[in-house]
Amino acid sequence: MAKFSKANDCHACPYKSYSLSKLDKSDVENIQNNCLIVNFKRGENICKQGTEVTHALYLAKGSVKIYVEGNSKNLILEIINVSKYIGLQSLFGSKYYNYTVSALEDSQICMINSSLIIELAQTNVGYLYELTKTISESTNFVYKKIVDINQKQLRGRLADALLYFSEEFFKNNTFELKLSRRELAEYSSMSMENAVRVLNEYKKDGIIGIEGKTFTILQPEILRKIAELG
Amino acid sequence: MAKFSKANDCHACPYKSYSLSKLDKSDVENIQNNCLIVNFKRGENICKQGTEVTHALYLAKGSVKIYVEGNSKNLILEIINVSKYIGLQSLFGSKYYNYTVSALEDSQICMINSSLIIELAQTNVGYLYELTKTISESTNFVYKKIVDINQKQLRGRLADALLYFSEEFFKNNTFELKLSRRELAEYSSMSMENAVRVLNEYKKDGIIGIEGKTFTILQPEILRKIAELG
DNA sequence: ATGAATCATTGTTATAAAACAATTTATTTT
DNA sequence: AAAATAAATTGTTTTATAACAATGATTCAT
Repeated sequence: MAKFSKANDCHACPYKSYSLSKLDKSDVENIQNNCLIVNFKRGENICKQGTEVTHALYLAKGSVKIYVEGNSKNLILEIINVSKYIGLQSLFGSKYYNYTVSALEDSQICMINSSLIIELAQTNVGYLYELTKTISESTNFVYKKIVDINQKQLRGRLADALLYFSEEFFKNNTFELKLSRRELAEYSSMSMENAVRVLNEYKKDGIIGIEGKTFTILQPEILRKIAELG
Repeated sequence: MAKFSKANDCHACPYKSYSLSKLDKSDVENIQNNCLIVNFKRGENICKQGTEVTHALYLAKGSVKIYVEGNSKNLILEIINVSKYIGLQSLFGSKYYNYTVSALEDSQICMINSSLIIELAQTNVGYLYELTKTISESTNFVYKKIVDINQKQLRGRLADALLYFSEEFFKNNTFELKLSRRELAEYSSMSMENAVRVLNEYKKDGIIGIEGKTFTILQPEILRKIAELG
């Protein structure tokens, strides 16, 4: 299992959440004293669909995938990078996780007792407001996702994914994706074989460049057209 | 366009939101004075995907559908009944609606300036906490939805929908659905023809009874098995 | 270092579900 | 009440995409 340690100085942490600035010094110390920093290797589960929600999860280092497990196939809903809470809606809306989170690379998670976060949220409106904004954004993200995978077919979905990574996630035409082909397929809701096929189609057509896990968007306008038309 | 009137006594309203109990009397009066009650007929749009979020929407009477519009087909995400806020995540997470809401029957919506609700949320932690719970529940609902429509096929999806209506929404074996066949199809993410086909299949097999828009779940265990197996 | 295991790739086949078509039944509208 | 429009139904065809299969390339563990 993963190595863990106690938090020592949240205030000085370069990866700390902006929401902490809305709390009193003593509240931050309270979080610090009730925070466990846990290290996860690529592939390890951080929380598991169906289990009880006991901690707030804050991603301090690395990146993770949030996915829902079906009978046979998974669907990756969101990739998350450093300095973000993961799945806050589970703290306020339900007793059990309805998704699994696992590490895409070696990652560090701050685990804080959920009861403490709820208590702080119920007494610090500025703090809760920040958390609520995060939850709302994540809800909006899933709404977009549900449209993409429902209304578009293969090529459009994959184009959507590539554009999202380049324009919103990495904000760069060239990016090194932490996902395997199977994971990229699970992100775009298709079989791994078809993900590979369409990727190589785009490569052959000079729309993207592929070098292992490094992708380059060569013709974003064409990709955008494909994404629009579905 | 829809008829509208001013709110006159939110405090005495039998359909009022529980969250109002977390506000001071003066704040409730403030809402009341800034609240427009608008009547919508079946089919009328209450808010439209792509437009700016200017009001909080509270469903005081009737029922509505929340759906996302694609190029050719729509997907209904959620059906909402009286005494609930609609799409709160849009107040805190984004400037534009990423879904459309329209009335399933003649309905009454309280429209409150979004800036007022945000102001109250930023100063009343108990109130915001209630709103946050609602947003979180709706996020969890969409998570479940995205799994259903992704992992299951026709029969499983429709079984899911029927079970949800009978067990969670109407809490009754017999219920009169406000949805047309096309809308039921859009709720279960399939073509209208296939929705009809599968419904009649279930009827022929004695799993459900259909009388126009009135459905009766005759063999919930079998339906549940179908929903589980996909 | 070497075998095991997973990943990536390409071609082929099978199938679930949409699209199309045509008819019947309800609902509006004038 | 009649005409017009939309909804529901059933059968047939087409198609997008998963599933299967077979091979080569990487990565991983011992």
